[in-house]
Amino acid sequence: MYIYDSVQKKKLKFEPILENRASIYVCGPTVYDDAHLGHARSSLAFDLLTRTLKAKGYEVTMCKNFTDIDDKIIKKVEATGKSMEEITSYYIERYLSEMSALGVTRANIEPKATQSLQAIESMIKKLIDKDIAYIISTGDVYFDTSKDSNYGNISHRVANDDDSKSRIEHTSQKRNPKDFALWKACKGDEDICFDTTFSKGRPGWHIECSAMIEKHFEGNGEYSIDIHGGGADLLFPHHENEAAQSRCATGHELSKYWMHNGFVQIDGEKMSKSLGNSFFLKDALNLYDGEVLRYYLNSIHYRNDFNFSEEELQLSKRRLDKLYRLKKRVTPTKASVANKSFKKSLLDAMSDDLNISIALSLIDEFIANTNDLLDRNPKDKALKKETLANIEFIDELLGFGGKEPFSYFQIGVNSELKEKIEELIEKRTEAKQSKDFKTSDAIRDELTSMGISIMDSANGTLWEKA
RNA sequence: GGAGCCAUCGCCAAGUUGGUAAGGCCGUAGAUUGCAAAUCUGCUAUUCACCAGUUCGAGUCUGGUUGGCUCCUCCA
Repeated sequence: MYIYDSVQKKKLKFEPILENRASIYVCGPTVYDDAHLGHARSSLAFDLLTRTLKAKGYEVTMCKNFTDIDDKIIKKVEATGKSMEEITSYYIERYLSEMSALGVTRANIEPKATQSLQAIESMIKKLIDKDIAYIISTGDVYFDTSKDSNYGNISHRVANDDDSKSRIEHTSQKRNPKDFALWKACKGDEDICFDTTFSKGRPGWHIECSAMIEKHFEGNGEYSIDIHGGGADLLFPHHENEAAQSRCATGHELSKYWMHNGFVQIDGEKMSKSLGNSFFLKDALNLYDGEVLRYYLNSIHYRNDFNFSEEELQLSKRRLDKLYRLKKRVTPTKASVANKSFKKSLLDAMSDDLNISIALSLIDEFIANTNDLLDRNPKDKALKKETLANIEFIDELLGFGGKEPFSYFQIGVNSELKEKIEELIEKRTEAKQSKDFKTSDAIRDELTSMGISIMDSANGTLWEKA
């Protein structure tokens, strides 16, 4: 298994800190709003990583957090009058159900910031005791970046970086411009805050991830976890700061490997809430099947930026359709054992830093080859059984192809419409048998206008929703 | 102002350590079909933004130019 490490900027052989195990931490969402396609992409990318590692025999522990204390959440509390708990639990539930619609495997550990306050407090205390963190008059606690000689190693930002043009806040009491808040003291009585030995307040954004990792992973004394993941925009300052805090508090490095996924773009620009060009996942799931979205969003390499377009999504669906058409051809049958060399080549592709393009091209090849063989020998039972097993392996590794094939092509068709379609097809078959092609073609046109395409096969007429 | 990423067929997109351009969509010719659809087969980049260099040999390395994106503010 090779993965691209965004700190060393090259592909590295994956050698976990504990044999045959992989510990992964991925930065999850701040739960103050609905998830957009960017969240989906990140989830999907690391889901692919998890599935690949599992298929290769690693015991994977995946941790994904929920940031449930944050300025934006507090603003939402003020704006809606709802409690923080009400807001965050609503969005957490939505997030989980939308990700599940995309076929994302649930993380083993899903910690929330509000449940990790003890770990956060003790880590901050450790840093204060070591004089690496300092308290200013307001009660805010800052991390002194000058105390960490390795600060900048993650993002490769040098210490004498020109900060004059940057938009880092220049608080007078900060020792260095790059120092960041570990703890934000509350300002008024009505603020949402938690009591600690240093001040009443709430944690900064970066510390929670570090604290959660220390809380949930043991590491090996050299690193806490194997892989730390997240969106490319988190590399700096978030991951740089996480690494610094953990390094200084624990005396060892946070993560052995760092992986970052590319963005989802709309018209060549990053999708983000501040730009107002977000495509919310709930809207996308209203228009398209989760599996189709998954296939599309995972169809290019996770590190590349992804330019989202609905036309491309439709084209992508056609590619997935082919897999399901093949599955239709081998249904019903019982799966035997997946073809060894097919399995190996798929795994090899994914083992190379999740080379999904190669994996998908192997699948296309498999589909064409199998269709060809079935054309020549439609009754090859062994082939059908193996084909189904291969498709099951694809589903296990890549997370698509697992549906019952007939229902896949009938998504969005209610039973009433279905009855009508089948009635029309029956009439058409009768007309065809009496060679009344005028009538049969008219019925086919009617079905086409309903968005239904039909295909005559040896086993009768099959239909699909376009 | 600083830091970084990217640029491959009409479109999407692979391309470890340099060795002579995967795959998909679209298009097209054919097989099959009453005609279609589905399926299969063939064809579809002497060329990898541009310029120069290193090399027997570069999409792959080096330098420069142009264009696009991202980070330095919350962000997946």
